[in-house]
Amino acid sequence: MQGLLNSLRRTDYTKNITPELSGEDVIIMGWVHEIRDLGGIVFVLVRDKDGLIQITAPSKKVDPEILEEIRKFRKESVVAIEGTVQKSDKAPNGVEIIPRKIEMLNLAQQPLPMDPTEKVRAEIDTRLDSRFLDLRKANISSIFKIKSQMFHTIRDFFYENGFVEINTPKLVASATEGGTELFPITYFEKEAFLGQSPQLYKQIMMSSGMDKVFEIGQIFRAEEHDTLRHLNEAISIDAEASFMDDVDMMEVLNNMIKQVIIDINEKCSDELNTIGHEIPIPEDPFPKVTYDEAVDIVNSKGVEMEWGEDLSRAAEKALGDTVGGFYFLTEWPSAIKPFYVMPLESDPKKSHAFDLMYDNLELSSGATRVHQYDLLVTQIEERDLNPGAFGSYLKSFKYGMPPHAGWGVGADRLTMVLTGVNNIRETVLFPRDRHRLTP
RNA sequence: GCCCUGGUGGUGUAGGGGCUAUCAUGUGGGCCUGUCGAGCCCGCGACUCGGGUUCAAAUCCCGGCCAGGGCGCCA
Repeated sequence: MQGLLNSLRRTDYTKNITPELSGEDVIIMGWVHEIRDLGGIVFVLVRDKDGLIQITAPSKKVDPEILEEIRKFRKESVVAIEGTVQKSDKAPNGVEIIPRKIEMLNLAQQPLPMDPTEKVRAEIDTRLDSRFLDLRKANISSIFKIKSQMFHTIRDFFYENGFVEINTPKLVASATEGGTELFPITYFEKEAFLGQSPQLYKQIMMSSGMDKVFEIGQIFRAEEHDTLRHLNEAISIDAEASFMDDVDMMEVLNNMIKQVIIDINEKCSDELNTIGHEIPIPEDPFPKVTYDEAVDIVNSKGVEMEWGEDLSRAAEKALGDTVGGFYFLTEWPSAIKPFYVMPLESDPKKSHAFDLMYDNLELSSGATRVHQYDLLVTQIEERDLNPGAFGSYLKSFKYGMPPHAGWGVGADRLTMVLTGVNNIRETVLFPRDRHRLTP
């Protein structure tokens, strides 16, 4: 039986074709990047996943049919080219291919909706409308190769540290957790919502005896925000561990972030180079700044902030300018944190909650959780929520819930830090924001 | 959601009551044997939508939609 490509198979990626292969026969497959027809000689640049190679067709050396085929090329068409590698000082990277056989696999229509060679820069909106073309640019695909390595390292890190990977439902029954707006959906005859966070599920898992769990998954928030750092669908990296507290989990988070940066420097140096970004390996431990200290810093910078308030954008910027890099904000006021956060024994107005910041960007929130049933019910009531709506969650606290702590990291925001982009949409293949639902 | 700014060929732009609507890139055709942002010649292609003002609107006014920036919201 023969497949669509018959016997035609790629022998090499363009990146691996070096002058040392001179004289060898190769088959490459990819996209027509540029065509320069000089009449008696035609140059074509063919691009594949991470490189470019020049195809050189001099009329005296190649079959006239080959030249005829090449003249039918249009930019971004998909082609297969069989030919001989030739070392040449005049070719880019000192190497080119003299074609012997050409297969047009798919002709691209013209004009293109945007220019992947970036002679004319497109705006992000135009780029997202044609994201598949946008991703053909090395500087854009590099962001996602770095993001992929980030997830790879994070999974390795969790597995090496004894965490079990879990998946919790994204279709949830109620909006009772409070806080953010949820997307309502129709679930047969019932009303349901898209999950805003795996928080309650990963806590229930602490009562399962699995000890340490993590989840990497989508979260949905129906807020009408319109900023460079918010999306309505995001990826959250969530971790929860029993018999650990906020201090332990800050250390886990610190170690994980550091390992991600080490690995990306080591394994994604080409991609970092392509996007022109450097991420120095941070010194640890990351500094810890208490909320009390943060209020003083913010006020000393001329930004008004009362104790008990959440950070305004101006406050975040003041802190970022003063502290900078990765740092933890600790001992948040209990009142502005969720019901499941453990208050300080010495001063219940403050809590065992922390945020991880990078400059002025919040990357993560975490805390020691309340594991005592009665205290949890009290804190739910204090926030004017109905404990009755938390039945299946609260149940797991009645029959042996261990002390535990955890955090959630915004994966797309972490990617922003790793790649140095200033718009979170750059870090998501197909972002969902206030206005965009396609592609 | 609020404030500010904007929306002109496929893309990125100039212009700002009466113009044949600028330029680049692209695209179609032609010339050219070492291009590499190739070059040269010829052609193609646009004023966000709906109202209003005016003899006349791409241009001014109002509204919608969309975008950029800032803020808010974001347990």
